[in-house]
Amino acid sequence: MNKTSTLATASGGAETVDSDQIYNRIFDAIVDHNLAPGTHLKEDELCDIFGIGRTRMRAVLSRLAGDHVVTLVANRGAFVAQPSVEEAREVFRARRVIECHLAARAAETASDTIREAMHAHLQHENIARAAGDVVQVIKRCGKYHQVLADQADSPIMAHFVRELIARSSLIIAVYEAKNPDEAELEEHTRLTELILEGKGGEASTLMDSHLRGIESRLDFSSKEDSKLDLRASLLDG
Amino acid sequence: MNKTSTLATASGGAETVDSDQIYNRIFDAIVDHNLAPGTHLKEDELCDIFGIGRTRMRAVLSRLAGDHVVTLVANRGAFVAQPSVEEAREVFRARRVIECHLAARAAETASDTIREAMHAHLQHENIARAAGDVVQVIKRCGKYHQVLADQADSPIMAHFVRELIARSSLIIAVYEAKNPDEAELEEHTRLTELILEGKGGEASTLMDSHLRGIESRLDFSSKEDSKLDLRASLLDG
DNA sequence: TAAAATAAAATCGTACACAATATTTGAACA
DNA sequence: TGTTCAAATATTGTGTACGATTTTATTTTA
Repeated sequence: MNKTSTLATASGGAETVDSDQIYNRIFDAIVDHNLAPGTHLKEDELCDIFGIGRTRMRAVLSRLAGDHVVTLVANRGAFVAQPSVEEAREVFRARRVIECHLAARAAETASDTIREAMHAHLQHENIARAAGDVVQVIKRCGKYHQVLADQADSPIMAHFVRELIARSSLIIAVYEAKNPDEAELEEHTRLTELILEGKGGEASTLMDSHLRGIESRLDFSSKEDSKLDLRASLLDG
Repeated sequence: MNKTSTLATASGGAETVDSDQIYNRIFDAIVDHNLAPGTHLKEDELCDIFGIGRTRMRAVLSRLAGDHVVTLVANRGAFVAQPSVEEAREVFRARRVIECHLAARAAETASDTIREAMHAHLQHENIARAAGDVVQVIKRCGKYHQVLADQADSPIMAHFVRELIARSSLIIAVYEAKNPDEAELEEHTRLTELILEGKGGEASTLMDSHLRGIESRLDFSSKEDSKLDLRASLLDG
């Protein structure tokens, strides 16, 4: 029963709540853009939602802060991170270094396991696309990079990539100017082919340009602060 | 006064104790081999030593666990990590990818700032060597990699490297078979030259072989477990 | 004596109380 | 109306208490 606690729920039964689950819920909510950058994550509020004490919620928030998806401000609490422009560039630089290597490495291996995992994911992407669910398509495109990283048999670097992808998601939430076009989404298919054909060098090159493409869609022309965003939002609404 | 608390000390005055300082103390103690892998870090004991409550000490230990230098075991507490063989290979693989890139990048920049930082550190290494302080020499050689990473103007990757170096230190504590020879220590000097001469490719290559050299000094021929180490220690003593 | 069962001590997991700090409210005043 | 200050409220920071679990010590039993 470690990391869990029991409590009575509305459904009447006793239920165990796992800290890891709560961590993942919040992490996913941030990555999936269900929690906007800058959102104040109040401890009491979250405790009510998940039915745990402040001690454990605090541990979860610290862990999220360690992932750099949450920022802890002294005496003010936890906020969904708002990456700076410098941080954004750095994140993509790191992604290029690590993910290009992992793409090449995956190509060197090119096992059946990889083939299966990649095809399964691409199918997943295509289902969402066929259904015309734009939000799901974008979510799953983000996940492609994680699936690829997980297949490169380098858990430590895959873990780094996980954090970098999450931070990228925040960067996109803050700075994205335009949606990806059809061609960019096709790159995942092409990249998968190269990897499965064992063409490591080409896969690495494509990964590099793919990541640069994502970065180039961002608009860093600072609108000063989120204050202007607020004004824009209010005028539009 | 955030993250700090006041308490009366033996010296009579009130003193502020910073959580970050405590974190760094323990981190450094582990990296410097003052705390052996597997050591049980008991909360109460540490609380007494540093004069803080269990809540804050727990947060520090969680942070160290996030760095993978400490392992948290449910209901048993925190232990200095004992990297597995697979983890060891993974750590060095990741180091090669990231540090080779950073070496090349530092060479591309090759600014005066870099020149100064690197020379200052090498001098530091040499002072220890001249004094015949073997322990200090090895510590400072470990630090060379951090100094280099910090000069490559990529804070995120430098942060990754910091964790990887710390884990390497634990790996060395567990698996090192023989001390580095003079030639290996000289590689830092050579690497510095290549970087300052702007020879990124060569610097990257040397970094790769340098890291492979360190890894090759390790002995992974598993002596089953630390039980045998214990027996050996007791028979020797 | 050795193994098993039991009791005692040590240690961790979590909630909570209270202190410290930040934010909001609202009254007083120009 | 707008500004300043103070009280009230909200929120985070940290120590501590108590229950749960593990480890160690002791006793029992074959």
